[in-house]
Amino acid sequence: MVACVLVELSNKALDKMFDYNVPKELEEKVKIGIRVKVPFGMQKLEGFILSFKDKSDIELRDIESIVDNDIVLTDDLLKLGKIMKEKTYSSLISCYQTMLPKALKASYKTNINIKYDNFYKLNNVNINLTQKMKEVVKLFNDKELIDKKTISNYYSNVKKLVDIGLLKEVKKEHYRLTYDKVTAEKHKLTDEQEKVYNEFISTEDNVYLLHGVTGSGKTEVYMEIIDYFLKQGKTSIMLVPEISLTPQMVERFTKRFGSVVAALHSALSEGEKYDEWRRIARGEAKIVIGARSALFCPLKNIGVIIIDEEHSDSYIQDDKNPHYSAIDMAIERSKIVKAKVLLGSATPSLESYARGLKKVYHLLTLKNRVNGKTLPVVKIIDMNYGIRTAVGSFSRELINALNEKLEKNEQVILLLNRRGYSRVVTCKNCGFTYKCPNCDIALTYHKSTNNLRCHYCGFATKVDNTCPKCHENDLSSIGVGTEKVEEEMKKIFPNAKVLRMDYDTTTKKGSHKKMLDDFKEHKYDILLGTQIVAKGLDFENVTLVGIINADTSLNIPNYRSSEETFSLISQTAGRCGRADKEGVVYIQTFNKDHYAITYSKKHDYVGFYHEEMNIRRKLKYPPYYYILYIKISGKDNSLVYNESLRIKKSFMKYLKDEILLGPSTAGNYKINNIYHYGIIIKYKSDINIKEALDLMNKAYISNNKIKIDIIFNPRHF
DNA sequence: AGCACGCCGACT
DNA sequence: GTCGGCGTGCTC
Repeated sequence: MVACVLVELSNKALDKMFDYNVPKELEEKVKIGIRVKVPFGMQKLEGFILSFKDKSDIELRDIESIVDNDIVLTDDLLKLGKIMKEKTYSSLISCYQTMLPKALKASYKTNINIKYDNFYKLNNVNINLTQKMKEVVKLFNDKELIDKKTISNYYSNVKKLVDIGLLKEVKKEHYRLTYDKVTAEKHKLTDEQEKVYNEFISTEDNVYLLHGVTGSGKTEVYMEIIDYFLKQGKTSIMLVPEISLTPQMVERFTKRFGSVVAALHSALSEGEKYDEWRRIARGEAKIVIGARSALFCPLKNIGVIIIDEEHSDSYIQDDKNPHYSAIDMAIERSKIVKAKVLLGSATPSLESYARGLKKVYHLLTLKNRVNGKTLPVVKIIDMNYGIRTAVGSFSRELINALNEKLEKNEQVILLLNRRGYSRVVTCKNCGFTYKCPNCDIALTYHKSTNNLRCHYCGFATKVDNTCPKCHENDLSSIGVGTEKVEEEMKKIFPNAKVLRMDYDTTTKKGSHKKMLDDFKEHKYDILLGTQIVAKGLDFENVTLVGIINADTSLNIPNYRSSEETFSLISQTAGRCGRADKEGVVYIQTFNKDHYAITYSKKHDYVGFYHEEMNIRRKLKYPPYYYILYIKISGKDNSLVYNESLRIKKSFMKYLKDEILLGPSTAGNYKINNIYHYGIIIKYKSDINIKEALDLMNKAYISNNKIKIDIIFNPRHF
């Protein structure tokens, strides 16, 4: 018996099968999808068995051992990995590796322990039982196993019961996480929700897009659909953008569905993730909620894959190989297992909505908020005038509105739009700016640690007030951070309790949830934060939302900036006026006539969609054209540049109507002493592209001076 | 990714 | 003469 093994080394030249002999004693245990330890040259490696054959022409070495007994990659995941490799031009092993939690990877050196608890099972014995012993027997009426603590409440000497043979000790795996029991009341859908629900379950399409305004109760519809599948004996996966940012969502699901819910998110420890993973693999969990990677959980018998806030960037793995879209992969997985996909958003990506209109996706719509609540009034403050009377970052109008709400004891959310923004230290005298010696980009000032840090490589350096170039004491930080706005607020609203929430304050495990709970309990009046506060939070007492700088996201150098701005404003505005009290939104902007601003004022997604589509068509951007980004990198700057030119030339031969841009350095071209160049190809059909890509891959497969990344439809450059 | 093999420069 | 630099190539 010979096993074909894919070893866990991420190297394109190694992305093929190696054959191993299966020793007699392992023949019973080996299965496809299992991980094994094999000798490989001088080293020992882990790998996956992907197939078997009878014999081999060359002399083989033996599989050394089996790593774990549970099948780690199920049949459909093995198939999905192959599709992922084809679609992303990544190595097969990197695709399989992204499907597994870190704790299961060979490189993860810390041991993850499986925890056991003592449980007891009832035995039949022919002895006279005391009254107290009979009470213990009664406990087993409806249960097979009972834990030690429960028994000892009735009979303190549990060991004696084991000695006389009445009880048998059983070790049972104890999971690190437990969930509350179901406490769900009957949920009543509105007529509009009911219609969407019925249309979803009674039609036979593959992909559905639910466009529902904020507060229209999309989550309620998801839960009914999941319940429907649960009753059919089918399971569900629900992806959310950043699950640790939406603890309320997980809470609602566990309250309704109880212990069949498994949550996979970044706030879990590796041990906790490992436990959840095994619960899923064993079929104990039927509903999986998680971030992007939860798509690859080993759930069997899937009925539906739901992707909430489908426009979110977090569904795209942009920073490392394989560069995949969880939406594309969800559709692929659904085709393999014959499940449905449901995408949901108040502001769908243009790509998805265009497919909805073309009936590639089945479009479903929720136009109204539940209980007839209206969307909040949006007021636009023109900062071209407002700046004259503003105090720091706050216009007069916003200050007045804030004071009014604080007097009424209502709550406020303030969004500081910080994308593409940083606190850069510049000399007012000579213009000197601190830059990273490794990455050649501006360093960002962090007040809490009083140092400058590089956001790319983590380089940090002390800062003092004297300019290292002209020696004047005139360094100042430019740009606004949450810390600075918080300081301003202390002066303008000395009595308000302000909760600051950004990446720096929420990295500690569980701190995010605690902050949101505190805000919900009104321990704070104002929640001030970055993009984090725009995500699906649900607070009844929030009646004012302020967007301090709506323009920042408009100014980022990306064709999606208008879409992102519209989406951000709409999502943030959706955070207020969710209960009885009416909500109002203040948007401070220098671009009051920009269509992303004016359409969001009107809550008009469809209007924005059509206007933005016109621009995309004219400028040949998605969804009219696909984008392929080829990143060429290496340590030798001129070599990387010359190879980039050569690659560009080789592509030109294959292209006709396609557009070829670059090679460009895209700004931050030196990161950690490695130089990067990018080539962008805009195309309508991938037939021509594929041949050129394959040729390029072959040419560079064993070139370790040049690294090539192929990224389809990137969101960031 | 590691590790060996191999072909060149500078040193006790 | 040998030690060691890292460029190249292989691992069932």
